[in-house]
Amino acid sequence: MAKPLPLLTNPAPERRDAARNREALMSAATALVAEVGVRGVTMDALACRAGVGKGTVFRRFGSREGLMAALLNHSETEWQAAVMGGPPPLGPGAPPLERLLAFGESRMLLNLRHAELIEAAGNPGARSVAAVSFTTMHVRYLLGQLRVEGDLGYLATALIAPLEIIVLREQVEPGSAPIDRLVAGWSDLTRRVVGMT
Amino acid sequence: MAKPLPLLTNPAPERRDAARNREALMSAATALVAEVGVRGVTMDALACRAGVGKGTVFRRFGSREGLMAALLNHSETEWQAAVMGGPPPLGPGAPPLERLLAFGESRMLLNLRHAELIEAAGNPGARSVAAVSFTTMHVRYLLGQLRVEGDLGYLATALIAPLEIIVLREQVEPGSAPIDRLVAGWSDLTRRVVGMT
DNA sequence: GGTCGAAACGGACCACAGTCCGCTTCTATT
DNA sequence: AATAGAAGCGGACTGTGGTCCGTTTCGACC
Repeated sequence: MAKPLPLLTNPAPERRDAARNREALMSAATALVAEVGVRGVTMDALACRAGVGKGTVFRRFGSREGLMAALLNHSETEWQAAVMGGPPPLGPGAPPLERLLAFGESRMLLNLRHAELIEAAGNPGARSVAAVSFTTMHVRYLLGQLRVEGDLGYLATALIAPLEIIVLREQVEPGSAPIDRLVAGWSDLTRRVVGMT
Repeated sequence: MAKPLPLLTNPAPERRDAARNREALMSAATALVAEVGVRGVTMDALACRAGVGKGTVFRRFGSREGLMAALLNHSETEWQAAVMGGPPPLGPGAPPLERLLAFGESRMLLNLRHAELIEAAGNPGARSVAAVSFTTMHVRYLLGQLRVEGDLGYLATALIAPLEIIVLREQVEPGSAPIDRLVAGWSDLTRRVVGMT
């Protein structure tokens, strides 16, 4: 009973050396990606660049995929902030259908921009939990605002699916650059699902 | 002019030893997958099991992903035959909407069944070219039969997207087994896109 | 049958992701 | 301030994907 209550001792205060290394690793990783591209980043090089041992890198990120997920997480968070609190039509304030269409275009461009990183981050890990559920929840919410009836969870997933890079790639690669066509196509799809104009 | 016409000497007769090794590799690979699972198959083990050198394995398949793609290709071909010439409603003979709905369910189950293999095969390589374009063409054709108007290529891709494993996984894993719900959801989605009951 | 060029073979070799475990550094307790 | 125990560290080590290149095998043409 001499210990302070568990609730007061926060889960993990994080030691000072650990914090220093974390920061060194993140900035080194960012720099490396900028220099040699996502594919060229090796865990050995990262450890060396950050001035830490390889074991430390794996302690932090668990795996190469975990590292990529951590890098993704940063810009993903910014984007989520823009959706939740940024200016309309992406952020709140615009009519739901406008917000939804803005969401689709924005997400599509974001995924195209981060294509390499997303693929290197793989399926499992921290990414899916955070990113996928957020986008699904948001679209589901907008569908509700639009008084759409049916399995909103499924419809939300179905609308987001064609925005994933794995799907976008096959459309972008061969036919040069019909991004306008993709935006228009998604808009049409969404209107059909929503049920009018 | 002494040579036989090029059209008669087919592009690549394939040497006998090469053919023998190809067969040995394919059956060894199938056996290994059955024994230790997709993840447990290593290229070294495969080479050893088939009684060839490692270089031969890579000559055949190019990479681990290529090997998985080759394994996938087999069942994929069977499935395509069922779609093109099997019994209705998946095969020809049923009304277009019924065929389309049967297609969705069948494709969904196929992707779930081959989940491990598909993921191990990765994005690039022979798989996308064959599988993706076939499914897209087929759906596009059915949409045309249904007199749907708009960018049929995009709509086809959008309908197929939620059937990909990368999307299915997030729906199947957490909520146990609502496969019926997925089938119903896709059916609803399709009816909305097509434009009527 | 003998010869020649090309295709195929195979195992030594390399690079990189990921593990292991002894050592160091921190924080809490007295 | 000293100490004990835990958290963190780091680099040697392992397993596997993938490459390289000298050797073998094939098939076509004399």
